[in-house]
Formats: sequence, C-alpha cells, structure tokens
Amino acid sequence: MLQLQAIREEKDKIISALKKRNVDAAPLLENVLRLDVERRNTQTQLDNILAESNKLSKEIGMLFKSGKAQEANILKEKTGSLKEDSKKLGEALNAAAEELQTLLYQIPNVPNHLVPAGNTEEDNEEVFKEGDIPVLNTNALPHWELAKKYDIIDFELGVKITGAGFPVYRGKGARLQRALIAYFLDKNTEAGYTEIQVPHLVNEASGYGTGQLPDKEGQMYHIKEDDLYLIPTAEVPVTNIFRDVILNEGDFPICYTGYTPCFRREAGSYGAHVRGLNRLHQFDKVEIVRVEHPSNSYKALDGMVEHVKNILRELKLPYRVLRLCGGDLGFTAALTYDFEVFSTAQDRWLEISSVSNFEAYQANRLRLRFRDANGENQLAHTLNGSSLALPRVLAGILENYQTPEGIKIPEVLIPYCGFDVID
RNA sequence: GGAGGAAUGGCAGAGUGGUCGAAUGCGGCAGUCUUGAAAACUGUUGAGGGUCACACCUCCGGGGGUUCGAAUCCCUCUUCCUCCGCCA
Repeated sequence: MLQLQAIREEKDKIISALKKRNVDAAPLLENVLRLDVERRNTQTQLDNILAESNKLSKEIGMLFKSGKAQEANILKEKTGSLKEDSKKLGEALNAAAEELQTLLYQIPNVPNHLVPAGNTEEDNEEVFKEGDIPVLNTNALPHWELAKKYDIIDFELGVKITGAGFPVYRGKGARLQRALIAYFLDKNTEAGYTEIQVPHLVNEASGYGTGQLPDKEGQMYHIKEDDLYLIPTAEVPVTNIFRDVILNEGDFPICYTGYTPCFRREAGSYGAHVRGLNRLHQFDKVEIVRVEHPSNSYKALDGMVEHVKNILRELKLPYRVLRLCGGDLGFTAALTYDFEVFSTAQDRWLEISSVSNFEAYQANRLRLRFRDANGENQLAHTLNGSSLALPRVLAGILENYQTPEGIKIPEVLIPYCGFDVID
C-alpha cells in the first residue's frame, strides 16, 4: 500500500511511474485525494464536537460533585444534539475511511526506475546468464518421462490420493528433494539467514499484510470452517512476523530463511506448460526474507541476487537472471529479478526464483516501522526471494544431468543424498 | 469438548463510573558527578490522526451497548492461564 502522504506530495510522479505497469492511476489517485480531504474534514468536525462534549461532561461532573445537581441537569440537556451529530459524523468518517482504504488497496507499488517498460514476459530484460547448456542425446527425455523411467516421482498416484498437481516422490526422488531442502537451508544459514519454521496456515490479517488479500483470494486455498488460508509462499507467515512491530535501527538487517510447502490453486492454468513439475498445486520452497533500513534495501536486493547466483553456480545449472518489466512485475513489488534455469529436454526456461524489493509497500500494510536516528517512526523495507523453488530445480537437474547410465547428482548434493547417480 | 480465571504502556503491575493516556517499579534515552566507567541523583520516555506550530481528537485484547461521562458496568468475539476429558 502506498503512503497517503506520498500520494499527496508526488501524485504526478506516481502516475507517470505507474504507466510502466500500463496502469492509468490518475482517476484512482484523484479519488484517493478527494476522499482524503473528505475524511480529514469530517474528522475535524467530529473532533470539535467531541471536544465540546468532553468539556461539558467535565463540567457536569464538577457540578454534581459540588452538589449543584440542578445546574448539571440543565447542561445534560445540551449533550443530546451533540451526541446525535457525533454519531452521524462518526458514521460518515468510517465510510470515508473505509472507501479510502479500499482504493489504496487497489493501487500497485510504484516501480523502481530500473524497471523496463513492457507488457509481457517477452519484455523482461535479461541482465545475466551463466552456465553451459549441455548437449544431450537426441533421445533425451523430459523430466516427467525420467521420473517414470527411474520411478522417482509418481504423478498418477498423487491424482489418486488428492488430484492433479500433487505429485508423490519416492525413493531417490524423495531423498533428492530432501537433500535440496537441506542444502538450500545450509547455504542460506551460512550467508547469515536465521532458519525459522512457521505455520503453513495463516489468518486473514496476514494475507492482507503481505498483499495476497484482497483480490487474490483465488490463488490461495481457503479453509472456510476456520477462516484460514494455506500459504502460497513462506513470504506470508515469515514477513507477518513483523506486522505491528516497531524496530530499532540497530536491529537491521533482519534475515530469515525458512522451508515450507506452498499451496497454490493456479485456477485457470492448463496445457503442456503445466506438465510434470512445471506447475503444481503443492510444492516445496526455501525462502529468504529480509527487513531492511530504506537506505540499504537495494544493496540488500543485490546481495540476495548474488546469493542465489552462487547456489546455481554450485549446482552447475545453466541459468539466467531477468529484470521484470512493468507489465510482468508483481502487484506489491518495486523491483523483481527472476531466475530461470534452462530445461534442456523441454528446450525452455523455467522460473525457479523471484527476488523482490517491496520497499515500504508491504511495511505500510504491516505497520512495520523502525525508530530512526531522530526518534521518528518510519516504515522499514521488506524483501524476499526464493532460494529456491524445489520442483523446477529438480526438473532442471533431472533433465540436464541425464546420461545413458542414469541421472548424475550434482557434486555439492552428493553428501546430502548419499548417492551419486539415479539409475 | 466441559468448568473456572484473566487480558492495562518495552516488561512487571496499580487503577472498579468523573480532572486517568493512565500510579509505582524495572528497562530505555539525555544530563549532573567522574580521567573514564559503575553507582547515585535529575529530567525524559506509548501509538495514530490533526496543525506552520500549538490547540484538539482517538486508542487500556477486538466489536457492540448503558451513561452527560467508561480502563472501570453490560453483551459478544478472540486469545492466554488453571483443572477435567481426549490425544501426536
């Protein structure tokens, strides 16, 4: 959520920056400003009435105390109309505030100046590329075939137990998955992130805090009975640790890493691109989350990008880094780098990580602040990224490391797996 | 699931209808003293709205009500604690 003060002060700047998202925010912002004025006017009127009625009440109290009941009763009569007015104004105030809130929720974050213009993923800007794309046999298989051949992932069994998009991992497949989780967590911990385990279900307030709610309800599984949501990413529970928190400057940087399963409804997606591990309803992910001083958040973002690069380098997977264009940028992000690993047998890039700076957008919703050097409370910046999303890394490993003798295990993972080939 | 108790500022803890945004202690910050530190002493120390700055307004778990007036009374929800039951 953008800060009202920013909208008041730099409306035009915000409108022009949001054009990068192909959004014409002008009418929305005009409405916000109109409601803001209305809200403040109503507030002032209400405050005056409340001040008067507070004063009267005190006088009445004093009169009763000094035994002047009659005078007190005369004053009492005057409070009736004040009460009526304050009730009406209070309702008007709530209505205006609520409407204002609704509008503010509809405004996406302002893109950073580095964000390229563009509409679709075609317009994302490749900023880095590394790793050799292996030359495979003509009979190289996509990962879903390999999964079947080596009996390590069973998609049909998942359909039986739950439904499409809930695979079952077995034997070396399950072990490799566990190895990746342990390896990622270790790498993150070495880099200074504190490992944390969080709930996999969150309440409504948490959904609002990080921006999944309102409007994106369709993405999350909702448990009606208890009004809880299955997390689509660890970002939600981890970042919400800091909802309604005021930090000290010395607390920065705050770095957390956590492994969680992620649940996504993915309503509406279908077809060849969702085959195998490409798109699932339940998948595992290791996430990194940072809370930063505003002056340091972009340095932190770069650091996170380097960190993820290092992991992919160690895994010896061919990958590239994209700077998302305005049209592809997530609603709450100011700048996002996507990592894609090349899936050789499918001959396409698969997104395996997304690293973003949300600046103060989430913090504003979360009321996540810190006390600055002047003793003033100001909003912190939040960031997060995947390191990494398991299924597509797994797909990348299976496809890129396949040989006629079986699937080789990347060297760094061998100690975690306890074997060096899947055959 | 059943029975009882509780929820107040960073923490502990008073306050049971009026001048209470809230005693006191601890903690934090600033100062005095000191070569420096500690101790001691003095001051200061919640959040939001509003204003050029004041004034002023709101907030004592959430929501609603009674009253001229609510931290205090009533209703309701949530959470926590104790006991019983069940249980990985």
